[in-house]
Amino acid sequence: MASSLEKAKQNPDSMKAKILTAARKIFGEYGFHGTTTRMIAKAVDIDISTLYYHWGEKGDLYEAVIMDVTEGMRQKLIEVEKIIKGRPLSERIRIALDEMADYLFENPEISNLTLFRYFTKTRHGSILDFKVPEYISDIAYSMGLAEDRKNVPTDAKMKVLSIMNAIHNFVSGENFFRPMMKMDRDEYIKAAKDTLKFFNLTAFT
Amino acid sequence: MASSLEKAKQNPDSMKAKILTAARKIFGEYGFHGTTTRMIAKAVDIDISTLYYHWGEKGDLYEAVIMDVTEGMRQKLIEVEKIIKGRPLSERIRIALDEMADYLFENPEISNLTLFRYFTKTRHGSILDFKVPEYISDIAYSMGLAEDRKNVPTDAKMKVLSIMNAIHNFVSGENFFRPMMKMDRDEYIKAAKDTLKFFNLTAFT
DNA sequence: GATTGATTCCATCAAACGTTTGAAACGTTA
DNA sequence: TAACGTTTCAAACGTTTGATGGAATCAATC
Repeated sequence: MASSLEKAKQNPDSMKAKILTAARKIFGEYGFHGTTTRMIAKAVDIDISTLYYHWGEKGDLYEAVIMDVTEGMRQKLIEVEKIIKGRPLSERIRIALDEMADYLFENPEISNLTLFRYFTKTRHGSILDFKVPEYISDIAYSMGLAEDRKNVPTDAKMKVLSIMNAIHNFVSGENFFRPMMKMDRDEYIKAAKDTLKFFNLTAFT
Repeated sequence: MASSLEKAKQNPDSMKAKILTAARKIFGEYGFHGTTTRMIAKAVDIDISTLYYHWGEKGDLYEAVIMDVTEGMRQKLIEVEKIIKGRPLSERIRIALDEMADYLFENPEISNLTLFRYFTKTRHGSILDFKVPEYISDIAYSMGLAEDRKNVPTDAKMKVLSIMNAIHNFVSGENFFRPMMKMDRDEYIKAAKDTLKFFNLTAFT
């Protein structure tokens, strides 16, 4: 399964990769039940059976999308950790928030899919409850909330969870919140970042 | 539509009210597309057509549920505002967070439906994007973030949005976060409240 | 006890759904 | 050029979905 995903991503022009990209976007917009296999096929401009040939059932494709998204987040977090290493705490927070917000605003499906996964139950009680974000502990450690990377206190995890969710909320809720604030996109992103910094900088420094 | 909802709620034993209650719970668990009219009918132990007789199409029932939930939130917020009136800010925040968290942990469908509405697109491009929470401004005013209830600065609205979403996240995400924290329900609720206070008390006092 | 209006269920519909089958078209190797 | 695995598609499968029409039931009124 994992190797199948990697193979697909090796060549982004391959049909399997194109389907994955489209599926990621559409699942991110409409959720699992809101997405039909035909919607994905249409986006890639292929027949449905082609989709099924490459990925098998809908649930498997969704699973692959989740893994793809999770992996992307993991990579981004490693990247951010490299940038902030050694800097003072307030600067670390500021940069990390900016970087993560930019990344997620550019890839809003990530936030959508993450939140969807948190909150949605699936009818078929299937196995979509895998892969709990293990990077929560890493972030806590990198923020200086724990001395041991392998042994992070729960209150620290709760704080990290809260921060991550706050970013996701602003990203995923853009279509809902922005009109109500009467802002354009750039204004909204800036306002979101400022709000995030307001809570986190005062809380941690 | 509104009067129809009120009538239904007047007598909680009426079929219309029973359907609404069940629908609220199930829509809250599975989302709009994840819920079938048959699931709701089965929960009330009635035939499908009885459901359609009382509420008409699925979208109308969903709309009624959203209005019901929104109205409940509005009432709770009025109640909370009465309790905290006149007290010092830090106490106001503490009480308001406790009250809202308790209310939402008791009625998690509210959080689920609220977040669902923020993030989900509907296939049929229908009209589920009504009723933006107007109480955001009221909360901001009640928190002392604005002098004029009718003219609340956007950064204050963003802060309120952030707080409300943070509560919703902990409530809706319980099934996902709690196992990963290895807490029982009461521990988790306490941890969630503490985390909320950690961010908000330091930020506003 | 017949009449009426509101309510409930049974049976059913067409459309949309996830999924599969079988056969073409393709480029590659023998 | 023949044989091969890979990729694509048209067509269809059985099921589930949202929704309806009509007959049966019930409660109140006359």
